[in-house]
This record gives sequence, structure tokens and C-alpha cells, in this order.
Amino acid sequence: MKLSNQAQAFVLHFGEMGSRWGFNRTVGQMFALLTIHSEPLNADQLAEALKISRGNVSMGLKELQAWRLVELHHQPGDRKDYFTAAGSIWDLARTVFEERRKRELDPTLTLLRQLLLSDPRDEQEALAQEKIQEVYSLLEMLDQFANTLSRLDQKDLLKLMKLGSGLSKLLELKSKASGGSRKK
Amino acid sequence: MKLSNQAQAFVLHFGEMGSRWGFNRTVGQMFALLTIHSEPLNADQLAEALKISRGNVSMGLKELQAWRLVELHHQPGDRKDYFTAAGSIWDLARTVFEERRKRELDPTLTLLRQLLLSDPRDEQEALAQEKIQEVYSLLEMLDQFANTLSRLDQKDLLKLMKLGSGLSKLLELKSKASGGSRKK
DNA sequence: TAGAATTTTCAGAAATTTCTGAAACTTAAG
DNA sequence: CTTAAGTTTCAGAAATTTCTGAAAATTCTA
Repeated sequence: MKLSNQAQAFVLHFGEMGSRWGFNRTVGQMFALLTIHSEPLNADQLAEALKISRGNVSMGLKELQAWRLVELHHQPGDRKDYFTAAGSIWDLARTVFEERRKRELDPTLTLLRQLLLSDPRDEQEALAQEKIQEVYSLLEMLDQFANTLSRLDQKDLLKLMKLGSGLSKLLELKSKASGGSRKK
Repeated sequence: MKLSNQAQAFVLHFGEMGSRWGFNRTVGQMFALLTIHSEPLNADQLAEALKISRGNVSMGLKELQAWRLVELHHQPGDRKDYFTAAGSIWDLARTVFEERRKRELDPTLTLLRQLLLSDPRDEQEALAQEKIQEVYSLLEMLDQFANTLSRLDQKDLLKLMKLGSGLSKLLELKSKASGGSRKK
């Protein structure tokens, strides 16, 4: 497995960005390689192409499976496990988006919900509680919005994202429509 | 500076989540503390409340300033620098969102744009190039959408996030409206 | 069931990130 | 100008994360 310069650059970059996207360098590289390489690859090929240890590949694949970003395949007459990126680029983006929502929002929502249960003991705490409530409301709404977006089918999502400045016009439209509720 | 249990929990949690949100533990803690504490705090108070070194606080504040998440204040007759969280919770969320877009999307878009300039040398590279193009198109659109969202004022943003399943209906409406363009 | 092929695990090594604290620097006041 | 108050810097220590590679476990074949 020799990578072209292009592939090399792509893979290395995704390694660097990996940490910002929620996984480590080698996991990012493995994911990138599986994404541009249309043929399924086995663990040994990944290790060789990326020059990392076999054990590391095994752990990385485990993580990519936890993220539901890779798919397992088998070649007839070969006992090795082969992997590809799971689904289209859109599917991958959607999966990353959902996983990140889960990891970045849910734990915080859970904690804040708990904190809001106890009664403030003094002025100081009452103020803090208010802030916590604000943070909670906002994150909760964000979470639901992210959920709504996840559920849109690709066509609608595309439409929405392409709206650009048309979006605020559409929202006005909406408030008029629902405000008046005047058919005909 | 003694923190209530509640404040303590809030601060520690934001420390833990910090890494997922793009900053390190102590920066997360400092940000959390400045968020629930309505009075401005100086570097010594932060260091004491969070039990971290003075130097670390200085570096953390520098980072929070780079994120544009804190605001500098001065108290008359006191030479110390005092800090508060910059703006409302909504402002903070918007800022974090924008900063992350910049850090997570822009570098990748720049690289991919470059990669797309060179001509593929063989079949293999041509296929890879296609994938790269797909990734690029998607990220580019995401980036613009994120921009659009950033520019919405709070009222519209709220309206949009509250739509829930009404969103896809609104999008249908839109396609009919623009498709037919039939007034009255 | 033996053994060959493959994958997984995990202890410790290596790399990276974060944190400390003393020294250097800056600024304001006298 | 001198001193004191405050802030920043940064080399090295500490903590954390990632990676390796050999051994253990699993799975398939004959």
C-alpha cells in the first residue's frame, strides 16, 4: 500500500484535525484513508500504509466502530476483516454530528438538570442558579434543534443549508402564516 | 473565595467537558466560574477559588481572551485586572460556535481546496479526487450554513430552533412558494 | 482436536499537553 | 528615578494521552 501525495496530505491533515473532531491522530488517519480509498482495507494494510502498529490499528478500528463510522466486510476465501467507511459522505457527516451531540451536550444536560433540583441556600446561590437555568435552557434547545436537523432527510437538509439569507425571510413568512392562520 | 457545592460541581464539570469543547480543564473551569459569578473576578481570586497557579490563570485568561469569551474591567482605585464572562449566555454560545467553526472547518477547507487543484495522475487518484470533492462540497455548505446561523438575530434563531418537526413543513412550503412563484 | 491465522488486550514506553513557580517584564505612583 | 503592585513568560515537572509489541485470546481449517 503506497499512498499518493494527495492521499498522504489528506490523511495527515485528518490526523491533525482529529483531535478537534473528537478522536486521536491515528483514528483520524484511519478514517481518512478508508474514506478516500474505495476498496475495503484490512488491519495490516492500514498499519502498513499509515506506519503504525498493528495493535494501534485494532484499537482505532474499535473506536471507529463505536462511532459507527466503519463497516466490516469479508472477502471470499480470506479470513481477514476488511473495512470501509460506512455509507456516503453525507451519512458519515450525519453520524459524526450525532455522536458529537451525544458526547458534548448530553452529559452537561444531565448534570445541570441535577443542579437545578436543589434549592439555593442564599442570594449568591440564587443568582448562580439563575445562570445555570439560562445555560440549561439554551443547551436543551440546542440539543433538540440538533435532533431535528439529524432527522431531516438529505433533500430537506440540502434545501435548508442552501437557503442562506433566504432563511430569515422564510422565518418571517412563518410567523405571519402561523400568526394569522388565515387560510384561502 | 469559597465556592458553594453547586458552583463547585458546575465548575468541575465544565473543566471535564472543556477538552471536548476545545479548551483545557483549567480554562473550562475559569470560564464556568466567570459565567456563574456575576461579580468581576481578578486573577488572584480565580487562582485561589480553583486552586491553580497564578501563571496558569494568566495563560488561561489569555486563551479566553483569544476566544473573545471574557471582558476586562477595572475597579476604581485598584490596579488589578478584573474579568467577567462577555455578554449574555446567548452571546457566549454564539462566540463558541463561531470560534469552533473557524478552528474545525476553515483549515480543512483550505487544504481540500488546494488538493483539488492538482490533476489526478491515474485512476486511483481520480477516484480519490472525487471523494475529496464530495467532502469539500459538504464542508463548504456546512460552513456557509453555520455562517448563516451566526448572523441570525436571537429572535429568529429562537424561532428556528423551536420549530421542531415544523421545520420540514416550512421547507415544503418554501419549495412550493418559490417553485410556483404564483402570487395571490 | 491440533494448530495456523487473525484479532484483541494491555503493561509499559514514548509523545504530548498541561501546570507550576520563580524570574523577567510592565506600569503606575510617589 | 525608584519602588511597589501587578502581569506575563517560560523552563522544566507533572499529568495525561497515545502508541507499541509481545502475549493472550479467538476463530477457522483440516
